[in-house]
Amino acid sequence: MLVAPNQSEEIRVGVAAGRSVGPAVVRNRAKRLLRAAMQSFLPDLKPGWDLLLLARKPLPEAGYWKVRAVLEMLLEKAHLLMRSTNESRLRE
RNA sequence: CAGGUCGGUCGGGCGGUCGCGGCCCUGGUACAGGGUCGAGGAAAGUCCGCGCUCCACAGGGCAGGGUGCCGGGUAACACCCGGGGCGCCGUAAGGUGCCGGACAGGGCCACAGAAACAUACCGCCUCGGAUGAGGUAAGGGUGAAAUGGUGGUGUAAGAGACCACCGGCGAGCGCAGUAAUGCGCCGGCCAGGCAACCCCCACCCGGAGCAAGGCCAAGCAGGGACCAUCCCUUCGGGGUAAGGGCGGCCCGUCCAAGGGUCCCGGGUAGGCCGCUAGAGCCGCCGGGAGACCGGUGGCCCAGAGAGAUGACCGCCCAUCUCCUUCGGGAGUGGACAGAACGCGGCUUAUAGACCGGCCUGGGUG
RNA sequence: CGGGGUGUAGCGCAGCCCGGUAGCGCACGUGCAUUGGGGGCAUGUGGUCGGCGGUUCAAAUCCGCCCACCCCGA
Repeated sequence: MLVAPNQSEEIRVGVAAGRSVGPAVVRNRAKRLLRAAMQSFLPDLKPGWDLLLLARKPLPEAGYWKVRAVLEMLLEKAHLLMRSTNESRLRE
């Protein structure tokens, strides 16, 4: 994941998968997985940042929940999550 | 029941919730809502064969390439079906490989061996004192390959020289079969191998590919070379011709107007069509040994642009791993892969499941 | 999507058309020479010929099928 400030009140997320990930169908699936995982975090993110998610080779084998967990870890490391709402969601 | 073998089918199912792409409708336009459809048996490799489009109307010859037992199927094939011969594996069902021509010609056959396609090293026999000369191919030896095997007759020694049986060979005759071929008779002992080396024979193939090709819009700047004819004329005629269509060459043929061809330079990187209703799929009936063919009823089944078909939850089926008190329990959660003119094949990848035919072994009646 | 090419020693390449011996350069080992190094000379090591089948007595070479890499085409 690459992160950069964008001087606005919006969050923008890009997804990419290079040729090393696999053939076209596998690359598409990797991108869909990242988008789907990102979807669930969108309401809890701090505004004003651009994110770029890069798929690496073993990603399509991981499955949805694993990708989600790793993504959560990355977002926390970047201090982009708004704690309170996140915790409330976990309690649910 | 167990093991094997051949052929065929499927390759997750149901329900719910979020998504993605094409088309249609509505609002209305950088969007939203509704409806509907949305990967495969290999979509793959691009190894063959067709359709389609352009190149001239697809012509002739050469070169080049392909196929190669026989008959059939097909739009066509190197594919499929049925049959034949020879070899190998298997108890069997069955599997698997090969198949025009080596008296049309050329070439090659390393090493070894006397000799590799026409011969005689050792040996055997005869003549002879010996060198040697002649006869011979049974035995030895070399090799991937050296004039068939066994027994006999015969002989100086031997040999298909002759005889019996077997093996192979024959473009000889008869019968059966559409044919490959099979069976019988007869003949004579007949000289290797490689044509996935050139070649010969028969048959087939023009070249390119949807970035084919057609239409529209936008944009730009021109320059150079060659040909476009020239020559002779006794006015009948005769001679000469660049370039391109024609993506190997030749012939033949076409282009010739104020035009053609080539080179350099400049501009564009947009849209529409082609683009999916077809050698189509499913069912039934009929023909056929089968591949397949004919008839009939129903169905419409992705089509975009650097390119969409997935995720989550619950239940079920199958897989794999572990535990087991053999009842089951826990986890895992599916193989190979994925359209971009379209078809028919071949080849390659593929966890597993199901159905049917046949063979072998065991048990029971 | 279509068309074409290459694969041989650690590296770069011959050999393949026309079948029998796999060779060249660099690199590497040893020795000579030098006070020592480089260079030189001599000598040596090293290759499933991309993989699997087939033809042949015999395959890097001929014929199929796969694999990997590279190039070209509006």
